[in-house]
Amino acid sequence: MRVLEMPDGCSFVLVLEPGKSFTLLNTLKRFNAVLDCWSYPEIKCSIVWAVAIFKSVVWAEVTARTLRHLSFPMSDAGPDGLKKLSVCLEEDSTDRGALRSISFDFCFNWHVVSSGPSSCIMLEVYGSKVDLSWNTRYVAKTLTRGINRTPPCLQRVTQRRRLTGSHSQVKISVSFESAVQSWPKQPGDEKKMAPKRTKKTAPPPDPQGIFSGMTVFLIESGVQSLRLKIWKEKLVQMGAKIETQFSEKVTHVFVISSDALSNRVDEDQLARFKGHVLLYRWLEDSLAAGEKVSEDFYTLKVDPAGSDIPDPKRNSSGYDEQSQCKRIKLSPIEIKQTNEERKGDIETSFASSASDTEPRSPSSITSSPENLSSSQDKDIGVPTSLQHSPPDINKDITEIFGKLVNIYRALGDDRRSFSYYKAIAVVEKLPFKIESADQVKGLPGIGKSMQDHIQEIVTTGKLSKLEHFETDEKVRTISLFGEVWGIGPATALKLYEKGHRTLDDLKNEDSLTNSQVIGLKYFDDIKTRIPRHEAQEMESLLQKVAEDGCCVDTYFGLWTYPGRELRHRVDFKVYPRDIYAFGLVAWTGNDVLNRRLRLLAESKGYRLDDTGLFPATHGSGGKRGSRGTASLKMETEKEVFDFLGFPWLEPHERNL
DNA sequence: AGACCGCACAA
DNA sequence: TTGTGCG
DNA sequence: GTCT
Repeated sequence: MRVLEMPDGCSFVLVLEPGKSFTLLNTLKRFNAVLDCWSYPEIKCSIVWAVAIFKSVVWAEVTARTLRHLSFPMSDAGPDGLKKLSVCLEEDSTDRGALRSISFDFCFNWHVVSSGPSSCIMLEVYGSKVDLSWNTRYVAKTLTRGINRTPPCLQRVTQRRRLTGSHSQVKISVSFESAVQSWPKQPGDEKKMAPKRTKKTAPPPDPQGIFSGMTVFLIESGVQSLRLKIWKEKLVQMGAKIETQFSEKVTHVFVISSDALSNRVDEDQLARFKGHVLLYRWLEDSLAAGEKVSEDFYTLKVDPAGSDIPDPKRNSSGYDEQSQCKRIKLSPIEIKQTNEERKGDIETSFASSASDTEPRSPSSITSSPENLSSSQDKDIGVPTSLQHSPPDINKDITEIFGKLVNIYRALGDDRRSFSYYKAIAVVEKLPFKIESADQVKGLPGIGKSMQDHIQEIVTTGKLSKLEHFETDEKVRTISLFGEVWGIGPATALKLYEKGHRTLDDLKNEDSLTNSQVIGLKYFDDIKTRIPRHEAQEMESLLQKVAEDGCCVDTYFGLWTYPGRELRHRVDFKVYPRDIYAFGLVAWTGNDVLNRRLRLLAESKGYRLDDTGLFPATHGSGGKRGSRGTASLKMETEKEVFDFLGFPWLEPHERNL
C-alpha cells in the first residue's frame, strides 16, 4: 500500500484517459516539460491513465519525480484497486474567480493531512467500487472549508458550490493510493498511513548509477525548489554525492545559468576550481538519456575577468535597498521592468529544462546549449539584463491577441478581454512556433474561436477581426477615450454617443468629473513614463515631507515639481507602521500573488488584505479591519509570507 | 444556459 | 446605485 | 471569449 503524495508546488493535474491519451500526450509532448515523462518506460509504452502535474501554467515544471510518483498505470490496477485518494488543493490564481472543480462520485472520509502552501487532504474511499468517471461535482470550497476541521467527517458531495470568499479559485489535484502490487519497484513499501505528507523514501543510492563518482555542488539560485529537490534526489539515487559546501572534493558544479554562477560563487574559489561547471540542463538531458551525455555543450567557462559582476555580497543586503525604492509604488516603469525581467527568467528556464527530442528540430537541439551559454555570457554585467524578450516565437499571435485584450477592455467586455489575456499566457509559453491550429487544440483557454483566430493568423499573418476593430471609428474613439484617466468603458461610450470623436472635443464637455478633467488635461503627461531616477527623487522628497505634517490615507493623483509643467500619475498609500508590511505586500502585487496569498490566508482561517491579517471572523465574512479584531503583528513582508507558509519571493519575482 | 474577483471610493 | 480603479 |  502506497500513498502517492503530491509534491509541493503542484497545482494542476491532468488525467489522461484511455482513448484520449494520445492526443493529450501529443499535446504534452510539445512542452519541453514533458520530456521527463519519456524517460519513464512505463509511461512511454502503455499509459492508460497517467497523471501529470504542472506547476501553475509553467508547463516546464513537470519533472521526473512528479511523473514517477503520479503516473499510474490504472490498467493494471483498475479502479477497484483504488483505495484512497489524497487530494491536494492549491489555489489557481491565474484565473479570476472562476470555479473549477474536479469530480468524484463516491463517498469518502477525509481529514487534513497537512497544511502548507498546498494543503493536503486524505480521502478514504468507501467500498471498492470506485467509479472514476468523474461525474459528480466535487467542490473546491468544500475542501477548503474542511481544512480547518480536524476530525474526519463523512461527506457525500454531489452538489457544486460556488467558490466564494476570495476571488481565487482552487484547483484540486489528485493523487492515488492504491493496493496494486505491480507498482514500479521501490523499497520502503510498508504501509504508510498518511497524516503527514508521507516522506517518500527515495530509492537507495545506486553505486553503479550514471552519476557515480561525481561529487557535486549545486548552486541553488534561480532554481525552483521543487526542481532542485528532484535533481538532488536523482543525483543521489544515481550515485552522485552532494556537497553542501564548495569544497575541494567537488568535482562538478551545477548552475542554472552563467548569471546565477557569477552571482553566487566566490570567484577566487571558482578560478581555482579544477572540476566542471555544468548547466543543470546537462543533468536533465543525462537523466532523459539514461546516461551521462557529453559535457561539451553544457560546460560554463569560468571567466576570472568578469569583474563588472555585481558584488556577491550584495545579495544579503540587497533587499533593504530594493524595498526602499518601492516604498512608494509608482508606476509603469517599475512594473514594466519587472515584467521583462521575469520574461527573461522564463526563457532561461525554458531553455534549460528543455531536454526533448521530438518537438525541437534537430538543429535547435544541437545549437541550443551553445546559444544558452553564449547569450548569457553576453548578459553578464548588463545590470538589468533585460536583453532578451520572452520566447517570441509566436509573437504575431500574442501581439494581436494583446490588442484585442485592450480593445475588449475598452469596450467594457472584461470577460472576453480576459479570455484573450489567458490565451496569450498559454500561447506565449509554447516552445515551438505554431503553424497550425491543430497544435493548440486542447490547450487550456483555447477554444474554438481562439483556434480559428490562430489559424487565420498563421496563414494570413493578420486577423480580420482585429483589422475590423482598428478601422471602426467607434471602437477607436472609445479606446482612445478610455485611455484618459478616470474614463472607463461606460463613460467613453457616453461621450462617443454625444458625438465626441477627439480628445479636443472632450475639452468642451462639461459633464466630466473632476478626475476626468484632470486626466484629460494631463493626458500626455500621464502617458509619459517616469524615469526611475525621478521616482527616487520623489521618494526622498516625500520622505522629508511626510515626516512633518499628517498624511492622507490614500492619494491617487498627479505629481509635479514646483515650476515644472509635466505631471506624473502617482499614488500614495499611507500605512501606520504596524500594518505597513501588509500594505507593502498588497501594493507590490502582483494581482495573482495577492489572490494566492489571500486564499491561502483564508484556508488557514485568516483574512488577508492590505490592512492586515485577521483571524477569520466567523459569520458575516467580516468587514475590512472591523470587528475589533486587530491584525496580527507583522513587521516585514517576509514574516507575512512565512506565516502563511508561502515561499518567499523577492519583489521582482512576484509577477506570477 | 450561465458562470466568469471583490473592494473602496467618488460622483 | 453606478462607474472606476486597484491589486 | 472559455468552461462546465
